[in-house]
Amino acid sequence: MEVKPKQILIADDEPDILEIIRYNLEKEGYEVHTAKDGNEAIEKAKQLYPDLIILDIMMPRKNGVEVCSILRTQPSFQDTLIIFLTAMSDESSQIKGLETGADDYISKPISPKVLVSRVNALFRRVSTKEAGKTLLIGNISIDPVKFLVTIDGNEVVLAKKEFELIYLLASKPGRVFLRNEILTQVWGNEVIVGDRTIDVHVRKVRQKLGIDCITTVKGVGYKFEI
Amino acid sequence: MEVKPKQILIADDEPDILEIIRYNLEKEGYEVHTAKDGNEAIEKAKQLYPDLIILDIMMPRKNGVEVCSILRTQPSFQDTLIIFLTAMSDESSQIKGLETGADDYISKPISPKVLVSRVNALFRRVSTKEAGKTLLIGNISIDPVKFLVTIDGNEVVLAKKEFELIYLLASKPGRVFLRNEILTQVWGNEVIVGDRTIDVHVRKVRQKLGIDCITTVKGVGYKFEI
DNA sequence: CTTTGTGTAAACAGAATGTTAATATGGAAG
DNA sequence: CTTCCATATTAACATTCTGTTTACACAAAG
Repeated sequence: MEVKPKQILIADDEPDILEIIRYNLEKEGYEVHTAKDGNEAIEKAKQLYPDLIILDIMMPRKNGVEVCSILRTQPSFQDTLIIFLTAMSDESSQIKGLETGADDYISKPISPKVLVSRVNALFRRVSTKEAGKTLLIGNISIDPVKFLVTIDGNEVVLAKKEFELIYLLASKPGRVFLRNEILTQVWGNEVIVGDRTIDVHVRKVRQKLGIDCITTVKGVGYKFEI
Repeated sequence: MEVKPKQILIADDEPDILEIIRYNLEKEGYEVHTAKDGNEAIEKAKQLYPDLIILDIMMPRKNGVEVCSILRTQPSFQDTLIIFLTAMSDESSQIKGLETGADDYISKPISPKVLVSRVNALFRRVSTKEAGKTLLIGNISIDPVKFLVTIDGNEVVLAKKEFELIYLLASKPGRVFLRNEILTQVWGNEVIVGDRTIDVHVRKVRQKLGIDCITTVKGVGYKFEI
């Protein structure tokens, strides 16, 4: 499994800041997307499902705090990392932001060094616990290192996409993944594939695993469940 | 689960003001509806169940304060946000308005900037607390992340509309939801469905849950109650 | 005992997904 | 460079499930 670059969405109304951040993060190997106001941020977030979203607090068409609370209401963004950019160094707005569910805070003016190290730190923080580790759910193990699924000790060989699919679903057992979400996470956001592609892969996985651990939620998506 | 844009109803007798406000709020991504007097405001409110209602104080056929108190008597509008627009900057009318149950005040002449930021602030205030979280009422849990209803630990699988219905009702246990209200919240205000559609869904939910937690209030609507 | 509103069952249409087979693609082996 | 093979994708068709309506039963209110 090649390491896919982490996707970062930045929202700020100042193009200069956007470009500074983009430059520094791309240099670090991240894939960067941008939005210039709150609504665009929400729109792109739903289209990209990025790993991290950096939100300026002061933005037209919904400020950062608003965007954050809106996104946090959706299951799909419950675990997405969010950083606020703020010119206000005052405590109160920071507290408010953290209440809304931000994971970190960066004050303007931005030092590229600080930015990059904070971003790296955040990813490190989560990646240590949830990184490409073997998932163990019941009698099933899903090992991304060996690229192997094991059921009661019996190894099952999956193709790449099949594996990525089951790995995604099993990373949060029980949680429903929207079809869109699956598409961007497994297929990437620039690829356009037909409607039935997901189904076919789900079918193959179900077939190969032999057990019924992928549940369909009609009109919504799929979830992993033993 | 797509984010539905917030619905805002504006009532003012001056078409220019109506259009200024509409323009600015639509630019922010809200969905705007208008009324040109008090009675129309009430009528549209009952038809749309908007998230926010902006009322001019001085209007023909019931002024803003009257509209507000009338709406506030109904359970359905107990939690609807209401903002008054007023030319009178005198304290007394503001006090009267807040007593009547307005959530905020904006004085004319209107600055689009102030308007927008106040509206945003109001939504931010409420959206932080009422997120898409798991509802726990007695021995029942309703989890939108897993798309699952659990009774005493037993999982019950509901179809999409059924789930949305129970989630709405259970979001405010005890409170009666009018049939119209349920229609607009679950089915949307542009969809037209027959009279028995709600009943049938209620029936299916009751059947699947096995317990009697949806109470009929004849001639009014339904409520969630253990 | 009529009227009004709700409960219920069954039937239906259409949406959403499942399934299969055929085709494309891309990499590895020769 | 070609062939081969596994995987990925599409297309076409089957199937299942949901949502809605219809028709009628029932209950309560007047």
